[in-house]
Amino acid sequence: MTFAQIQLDVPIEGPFDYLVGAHSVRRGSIVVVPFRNKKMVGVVEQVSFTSSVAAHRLKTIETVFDLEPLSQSYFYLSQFVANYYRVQKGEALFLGLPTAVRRVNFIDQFTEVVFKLNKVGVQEVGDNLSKRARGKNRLLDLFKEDRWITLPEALSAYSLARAELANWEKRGWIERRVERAVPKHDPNITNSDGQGGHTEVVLTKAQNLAVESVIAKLGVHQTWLIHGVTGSGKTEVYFEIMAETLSRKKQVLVLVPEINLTPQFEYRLRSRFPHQKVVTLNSSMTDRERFQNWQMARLGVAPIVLGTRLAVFAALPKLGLIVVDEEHDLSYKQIEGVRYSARDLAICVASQAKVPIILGSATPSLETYFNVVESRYERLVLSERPQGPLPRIELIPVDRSQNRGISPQILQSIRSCIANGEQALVFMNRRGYASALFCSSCNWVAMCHRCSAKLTIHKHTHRMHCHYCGYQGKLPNQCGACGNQDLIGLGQGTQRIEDSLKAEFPDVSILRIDSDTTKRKGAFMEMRGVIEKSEVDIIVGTQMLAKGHDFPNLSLVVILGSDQSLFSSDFRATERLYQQLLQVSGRPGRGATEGKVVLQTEFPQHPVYQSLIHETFDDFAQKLLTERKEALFPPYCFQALLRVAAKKESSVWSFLSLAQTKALKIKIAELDVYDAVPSPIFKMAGLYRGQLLIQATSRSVMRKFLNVWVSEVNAIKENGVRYAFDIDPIDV
DNA sequence: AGCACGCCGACT
DNA sequence: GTCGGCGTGCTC
Repeated sequence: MTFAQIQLDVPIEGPFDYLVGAHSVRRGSIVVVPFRNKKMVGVVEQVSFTSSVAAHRLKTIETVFDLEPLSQSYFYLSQFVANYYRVQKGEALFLGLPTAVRRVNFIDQFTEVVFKLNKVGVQEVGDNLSKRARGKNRLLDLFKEDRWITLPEALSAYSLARAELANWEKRGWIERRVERAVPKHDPNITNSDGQGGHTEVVLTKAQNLAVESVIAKLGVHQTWLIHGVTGSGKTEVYFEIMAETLSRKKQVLVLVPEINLTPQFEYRLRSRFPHQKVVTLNSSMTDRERFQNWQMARLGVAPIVLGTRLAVFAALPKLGLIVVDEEHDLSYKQIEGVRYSARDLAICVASQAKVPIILGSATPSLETYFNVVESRYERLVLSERPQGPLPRIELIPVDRSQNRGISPQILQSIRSCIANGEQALVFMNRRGYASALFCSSCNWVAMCHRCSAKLTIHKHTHRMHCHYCGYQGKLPNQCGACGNQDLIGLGQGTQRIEDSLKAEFPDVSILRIDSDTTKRKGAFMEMRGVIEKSEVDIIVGTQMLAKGHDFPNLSLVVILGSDQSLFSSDFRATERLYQQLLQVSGRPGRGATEGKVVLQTEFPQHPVYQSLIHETFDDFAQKLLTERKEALFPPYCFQALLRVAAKKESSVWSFLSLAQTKALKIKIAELDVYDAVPSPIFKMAGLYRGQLLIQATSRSVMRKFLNVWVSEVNAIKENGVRYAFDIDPIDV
């Protein structure tokens, strides 16, 4: 008797034993099994000849997917995720699988219509074809092979096959059938879908040094930080190292943070490597596309795999190099479900595969910077900027009463920028029109009913939006408390900035780019094109524009509303603000024009702004590290957060207080258990949320603690409570 | 997690 | 009488 130990995507401890039956399975096979009263997809973890479960309780595997089994390195990564992020092994195993594979009806997703001539057809088609109709005759020849022909096959024989087949079908000469088959990948595929050839670029001395350093150690694991100021040509360095890796017949995994940046990076990659298959993995593609690309990545068919954080799970069999671009970017951290950091997992993958990993950034995260200081990572600095020095940020002081809009001095700068035929970019890190609707007589503020958050005013559509739960409602014309009709929109949003700029510059074309205007698929790409073609003069946008985009005609960047980050309770707020401002300051003056960056602030003396102007990144990072060391914050400690949510507020607190009591009983030195506190947005989408922070001086202390605590928390019985552990949280 | 089972309150 | 609330327990 053969048994299979199978992991399922459930948050309870697996594996579950099944009878193999007449199937042929091995470790890594993906199967469908009955579980409780429904069917589920499972991953075979082990095949054995004994089972500890009583025979009468065992069920039998229903189907086995026609798929190559998951690799050993995929199992390794899943095990790491389960251990480190404290989730069940089954959940971790399914985390990296494309949705197509997680469906019980897997095979039904791969249907193909196939055609065959019937007996009548075999005679009739030939008789009815003129010899001069070459295409149709090629099609007929194909059908004489007496097998089922797919539409793509028919089309490659004759480009108008679609119409001709319809014609044959109408006359009753042909049969059609729907065939189900998982697409197979030829391991020898060579695909040249690149556009244009690679134009030689001359590297700077620093670039060359970086390339040579990494290439010299291509066969060993090492984490490199390529710390290059914006515009110093980090990408060229990646490309040279990739070229060498590819020439050794190894695969390269490239991670990028934002979906918006993927197409741009993909284009550059394809142009640089026109004869290498570049495969992308991101969440915006269709299930089928993602499945096929995942297959090409994990079967070693695609030499280059480019993707967002989920691509880290692709388990490339011939991995030779990993590149994590913009490693400081927060979108590498998954903030729902299993809260993993793709950057950290990428390092885990690289170390397991014994290959180098390159983290690239102009503004490295403090964690990475610290690892450089501690000599765990090696830093390669690119400080030269071919197009001249980075523009200095100019502070424009305003007092509180003036800080309602854009200062006259900045308006003047915009005016002269446009007069020169150049573009201006205005950053405002808040979308909508105003951040709150306020009653001037009773101080009432419009709040979301489901969240403890103010509603944002979207004046153009006459609506109020909750940016946390997505609630939308009509804009009231009177106060919800006292009936007063004098309601004021407080605070600035991108829409309001757009409006005041329109009033100030009536004849100028203004484009607003935020998640409201780019919701439609492809909208962002179109807008980027419009900017590149200089069809707009002023661009108003949120931070989504700050990253990696090169606009050649952009000469002025205006930063508004950054002051609100200065007094955040989040200890990482200043690090982020500094990073964002430095990223933004790299935007203008990328083409021929010289760049200028102005920042409107009520607090020009604030240390963050002063550092930005008078110090280097290293000065700032060192200073931050000192502060963090004194306060014992990351990277000088390791954090774990227990996040709890429930409909009943009291459930949140009783769960957390039990969890805290249990934590305090675990006597482990060098570990701090904090008090339960409400989450920054206490109520969200109708759920009350609270959290409990644990801090440890080392990873091993944290690991020992969690080994005990997690199972104790899992044993807490409190109805209606959802909870999750967030290891290395980025928002505490 | 889901989902069935089961035990008490307000309706045709 | 029964529809449905959510507490409890189980999944190979």
